[in-house]
Amino acid sequence: MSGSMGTPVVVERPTLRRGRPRDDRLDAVIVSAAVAEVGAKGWGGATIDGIAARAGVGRGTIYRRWPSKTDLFQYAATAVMRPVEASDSGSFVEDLFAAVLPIADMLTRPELAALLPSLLAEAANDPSIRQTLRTFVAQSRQQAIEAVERARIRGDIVASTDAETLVDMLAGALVYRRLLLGEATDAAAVRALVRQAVQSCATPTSTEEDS
Amino acid sequence: MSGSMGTPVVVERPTLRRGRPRDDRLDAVIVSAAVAEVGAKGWGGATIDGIAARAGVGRGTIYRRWPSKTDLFQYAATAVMRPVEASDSGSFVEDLFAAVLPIADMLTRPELAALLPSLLAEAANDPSIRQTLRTFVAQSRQQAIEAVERARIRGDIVASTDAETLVDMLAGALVYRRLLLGEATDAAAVRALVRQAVQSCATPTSTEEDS
Amino acid sequence: MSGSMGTPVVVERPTLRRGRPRDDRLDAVIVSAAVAEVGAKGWGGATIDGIAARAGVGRGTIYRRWPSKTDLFQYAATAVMRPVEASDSGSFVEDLFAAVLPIADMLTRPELAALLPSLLAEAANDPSIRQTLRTFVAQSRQQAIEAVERARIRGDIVASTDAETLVDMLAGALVYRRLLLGEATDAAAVRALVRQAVQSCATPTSTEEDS
Amino acid sequence: MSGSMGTPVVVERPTLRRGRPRDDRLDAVIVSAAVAEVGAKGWGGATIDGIAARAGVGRGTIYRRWPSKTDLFQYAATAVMRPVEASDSGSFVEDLFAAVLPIADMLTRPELAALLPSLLAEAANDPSIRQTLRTFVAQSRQQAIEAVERARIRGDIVASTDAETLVDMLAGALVYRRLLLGEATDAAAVRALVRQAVQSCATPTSTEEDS
DNA sequence: GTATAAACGAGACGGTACGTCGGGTCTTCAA
DNA sequence: TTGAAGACCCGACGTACCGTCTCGTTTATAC
Repeated sequence: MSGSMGTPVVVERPTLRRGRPRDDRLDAVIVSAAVAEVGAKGWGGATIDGIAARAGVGRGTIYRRWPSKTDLFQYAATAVMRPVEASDSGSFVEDLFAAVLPIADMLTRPELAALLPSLLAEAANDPSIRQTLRTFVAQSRQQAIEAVERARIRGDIVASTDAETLVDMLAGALVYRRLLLGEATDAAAVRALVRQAVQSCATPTSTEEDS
Repeated sequence: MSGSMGTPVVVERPTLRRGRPRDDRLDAVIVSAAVAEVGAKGWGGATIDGIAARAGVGRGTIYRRWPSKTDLFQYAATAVMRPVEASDSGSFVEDLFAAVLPIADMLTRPELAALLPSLLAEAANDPSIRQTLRTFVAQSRQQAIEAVERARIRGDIVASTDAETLVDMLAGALVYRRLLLGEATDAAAVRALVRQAVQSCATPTSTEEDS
Repeated sequence: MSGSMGTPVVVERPTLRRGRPRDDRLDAVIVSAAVAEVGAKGWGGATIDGIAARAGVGRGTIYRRWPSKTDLFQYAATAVMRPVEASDSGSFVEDLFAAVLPIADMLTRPELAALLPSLLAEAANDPSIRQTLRTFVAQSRQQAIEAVERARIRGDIVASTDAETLVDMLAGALVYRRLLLGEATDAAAVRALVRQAVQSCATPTSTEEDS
Repeated sequence: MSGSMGTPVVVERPTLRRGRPRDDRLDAVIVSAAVAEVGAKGWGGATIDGIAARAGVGRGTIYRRWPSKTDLFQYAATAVMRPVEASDSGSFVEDLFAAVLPIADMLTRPELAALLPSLLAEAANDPSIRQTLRTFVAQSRQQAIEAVERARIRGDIVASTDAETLVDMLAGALVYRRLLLGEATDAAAVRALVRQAVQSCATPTSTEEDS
């Protein structure tokens, strides 16, 4: 049911190869076909046959790479999720913005936007997918939380601020708009969101200094 | 693929009834069996046979009411979503709390928590389910937004506050925790969340008055 | 699975009746609808709903009279099978003709021609239907056999004649033509058949006397 | 509803084969499982699942070969019907015996004896099955008719003999005993039957020569 | 008359088989 | 050995039918 996340190809193979070599370009072709198929029909509606046809590939070629539909799904989701990189510019608002913007970007990119609902649904019942998702989310969330913590240490925000709550509100607003309202949030809107959020923890003197 | 949401029974029937009347109690029995089955196995893993067995009912009895698995799902989801009632206590924090708490409650109740991920996944590809979901979300959201607007009119919060953003952050934090982090938010945590959120729009004099 | 053959209505009812009396005309209506339905679609293809619709009757009205589809079938078959009456004219050929002609008639009448194949098929697996069929066939066959035996006693035919074989050939030819060749045999052809058959047992002097 | 009778596999396939070839041994396994199932429960009582289980095969493997239960039935019936080979020994009685015995054999073999009633019932409503059956019967019948005609040309039998009638009586007796009386006719009984039948057309001189 | 009780048309109900389709495995040929 | 094709086993889907069970309505007889 699972697969080792992060490894490009799930099934390990020996370096010494005999016979026809595997065509590595097919990996990407299959994954993007899978993403397209799932985007069009949902993971439930998507079929391996459909993905294979879309990729111009035989069913066996898919199963040779991923043991099951779920594994392919999991791998495809992993492929489109890229971890948020740490940003430490010294400016609280900028750091927070830098941590949150990639989330908004991912939610806007059509591949992940197409996969995310199915990914969440599968995660609810598949521990492996859940683990993958949780790990990724925790990493991204941690970047933002640390930015908040640094700001608190610097005294840029009030000490009573709960970093986790602040981050959950920011990331949550993006997810909520995407999943529940069906709306994307562009960079400008993200900036507005961050600005309003930081007011909840701004020190009296800091409220006017940043734009 | 769909059916008219909100109607108790999807298939419309004439008021003049001939023959044995449909046993309306079975509707609830089937829906709760469906919710239980989906909770246990996910919507993908749930089977009509399993639901029928759980409900002590024949498969035909289910298909007589809902033309397909998807329709039953849609109806079951609707059945567990209860609209948020307006609250106008005069206290901004209380009104906001009253508007947000039901969302947290729903996300905590096991039935909806089990259905929601699948519901979102289906909504992504089924316009009818999407419409149903959007309508419900918009209603709940509107209650909270209006509470914020009333507060602004009363001068309880700064005029520059964007009500939608505030509400999205609150609701979003709950959804984010539930779906992405897998955490429930209890009443106390909701209160803490609201308290921190209102600081982002508090007037200078209001920051100390409530604890 | 069975029912008491020969009784017009299978389920016995007390003479003292209260409530609305059963409408006896419906028996015939239903049976003829059943015959029509079976003729059109075969017993396997026929449905109780179809018969009920054809008869302008509710399904319960049928099941009140016959406990199952098989019982209705069995009853309908019985209704169209009328026993061959004995004939003892003193002429061997005439008696044989009188015994065989009704068989040809039945095989020609559309009702039985429609039911017979299904009847045989059901008889193969339903002991009750088999019993009904065998009894009727044995009775008809016995009439012909006795005509042959009387002729032997009178010395009209050679003593070595096997009556059963002779009768089986006659009746068999009719059945074979009907079931296997799809041909009906009219009265003239029956007469020709009998004439050829009696030659197999004719005494040397008897061959020319009958026309 | 039909398929081309006589072809081993109903669905035609191209000579250029790609992919895993169909396992031709399964055809026979399935057919014999079907015959066994039908023999045990009748065609109406037999189920595809039962046949599949008996054959140790998936349902799809059956449907890949025959589009419907009826088609499998038709094919199975064809498979057990083997045409009668011509016999021209010079002896009228022997030729006739040789032509009729295979019919008795088929009616005795349990496979066909089990299938025949259902086959006749289906033939009544399915033109394709009817055609198949009629063709086979006509072939067998023709062998016997030609034997009679040869005898007439040789002068072994009286010129007035109607070959068709004679054959219908012989074959009919066998069918009648099997279907209506439920009795098998063994080789000795067939010989007795033929002997009695030929007396109906024997020339005066020939009556004593054969025993 | 009026009450009783069964028959009737209609259709819901629990089952079960049908025929379809998809998942995941295995087996052929060609590259 | 890879890859395309497709057969294979399994099992769920949605349909249709069987035989049973209510409903509301009609229609006889009993009181």
